[in-house]
Amino acid sequence: MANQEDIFKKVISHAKEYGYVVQSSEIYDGLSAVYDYTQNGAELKKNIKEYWWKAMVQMHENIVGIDAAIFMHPTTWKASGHVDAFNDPLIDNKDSKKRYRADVLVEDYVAKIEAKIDKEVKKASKRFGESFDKTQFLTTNPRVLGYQEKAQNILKRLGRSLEAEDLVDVKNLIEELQIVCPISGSKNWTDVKQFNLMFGTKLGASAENATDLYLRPETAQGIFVNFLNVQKSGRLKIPFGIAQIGKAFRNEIVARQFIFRMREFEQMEMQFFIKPGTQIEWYEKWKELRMKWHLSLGMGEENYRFHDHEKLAHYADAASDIEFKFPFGFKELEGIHSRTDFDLGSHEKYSGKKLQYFDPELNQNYVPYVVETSIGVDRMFLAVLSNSLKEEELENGTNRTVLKIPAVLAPTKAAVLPLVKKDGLPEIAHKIIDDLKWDFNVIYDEKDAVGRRYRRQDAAGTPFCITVDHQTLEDETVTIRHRDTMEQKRIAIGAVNETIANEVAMKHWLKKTE
RNA sequence: GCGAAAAUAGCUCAGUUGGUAGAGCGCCACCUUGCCAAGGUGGAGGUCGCGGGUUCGAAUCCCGUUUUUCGCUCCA
Repeated sequence: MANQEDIFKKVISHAKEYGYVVQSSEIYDGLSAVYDYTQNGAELKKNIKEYWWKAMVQMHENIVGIDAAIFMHPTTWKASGHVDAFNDPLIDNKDSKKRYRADVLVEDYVAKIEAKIDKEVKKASKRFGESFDKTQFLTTNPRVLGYQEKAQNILKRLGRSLEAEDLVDVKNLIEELQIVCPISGSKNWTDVKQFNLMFGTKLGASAENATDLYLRPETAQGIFVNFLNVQKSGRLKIPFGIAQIGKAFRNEIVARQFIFRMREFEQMEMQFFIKPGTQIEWYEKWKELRMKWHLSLGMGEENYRFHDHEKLAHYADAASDIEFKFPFGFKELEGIHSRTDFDLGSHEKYSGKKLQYFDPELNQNYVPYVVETSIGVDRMFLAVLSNSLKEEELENGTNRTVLKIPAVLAPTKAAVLPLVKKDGLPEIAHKIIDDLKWDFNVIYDEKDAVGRRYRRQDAAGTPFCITVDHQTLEDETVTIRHRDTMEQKRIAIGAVNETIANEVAMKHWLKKTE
């Protein structure tokens, strides 16, 4: 475990040293759980997004992409369930240091009362045998009636207090009921605190006319509210998908582990609209397709696994994560969720607008079901970066640090190096760059011995080094060196562009996803 | 949010009982070499995370604070 911790630390410092990721506002001591992508990181991130977009939008006739605003109408978040689900009243037990949802504690207490009722029913049923009338027992037995009344009163009061955001009363309720911590058994509670996981802001410059808004906590709703716009204008027929890449914001209580859990993050999502009843079929299909996409990058099959959810979110009837083996263990990288008609149905209710599809085959209208694939760009970035960083011991006993980023995603595709900075070699190198720069990010380097320059490019993740030497002057050939194998081949200058393209073009990688 | 550990140059770190900072690598210039790092000379770069306090004197001791990592917790 200590070893894994070390690896993670190395990834973080390598990311900083080689221009990938730094802490945001570092000169002001940084901002907790906010990071900036620097020159190489910005390129890698852009390439990841492009690789996803091409695989999802460009490769699928029936999937289109949109770019919705981060600001959305406040009612959106009532319809989506975020206003309720993202506002948790939390309470800590001071002895066990455990944190609980205050409403859940009370509900658990009520569940215990209900268990007592069940016990009474069982006892009575045993005693009376066949003549036992359960309904009558429940409505007449004084002990049971007492339990029922107590349970109802508690729930009523809890509901009222939560509605009125009277957190003091929630605490009072917990104290009056003498609820104890399941771990420590103590009643030593903190006050109930409200946590809102959504960032609030205001729309409108003048204070009195401003509207309260949230920064979106997920990008999916931008797709749902535009469902009809896109379907109609694109003349799309079910099944079809709408994809989107964009930022989302969550005020996490604990945001940690570098860029794994940030307060500002980016998602790549696709909502696939289908006929009700076909969701399991599509859910399985998308699980398979999305896994293929991951595996196409060649980062090791053993580093991925599915994790099926047993406890489902309020909108889902099936959910699974693709987990990746990060330096701190297997963690969620992507989610595939069968969201049913929850979202569209809920937006229908709140907006009063019909969000239905006329199916010509069935000759009827319905609210489509949805299967969602949702991947965190930043998590994907971390997966690529942490999986790529390798320390290798070479045959000659020296070590090299190499960032084996899949070539298709690498920020810089090639470095062009004159063997020496004289005899006209730099000029030839610059000419080669002038040709390559139209197609790839390439850089020039003439400082230090060429072996050292190779190592520098290895550490930065550049998959190819093109070296111009004295033979180039005679026959217009150069050497091309591969980052991962360190092997070199001599090729004609005219063949450089195509040689690199064969290895880095999205086309060649995306074929593996078919 | 609780608990633990940490913060000194771009990176990794050292800094002995408190006496106003060093190394390696990296970076820049020049010379030399030239196909898998670590040749020579010269140079830049740090008010030791930040703010207080104790002291003649604080990187070092005390308090607070910020940030990071780990555990718990939370997680659509």
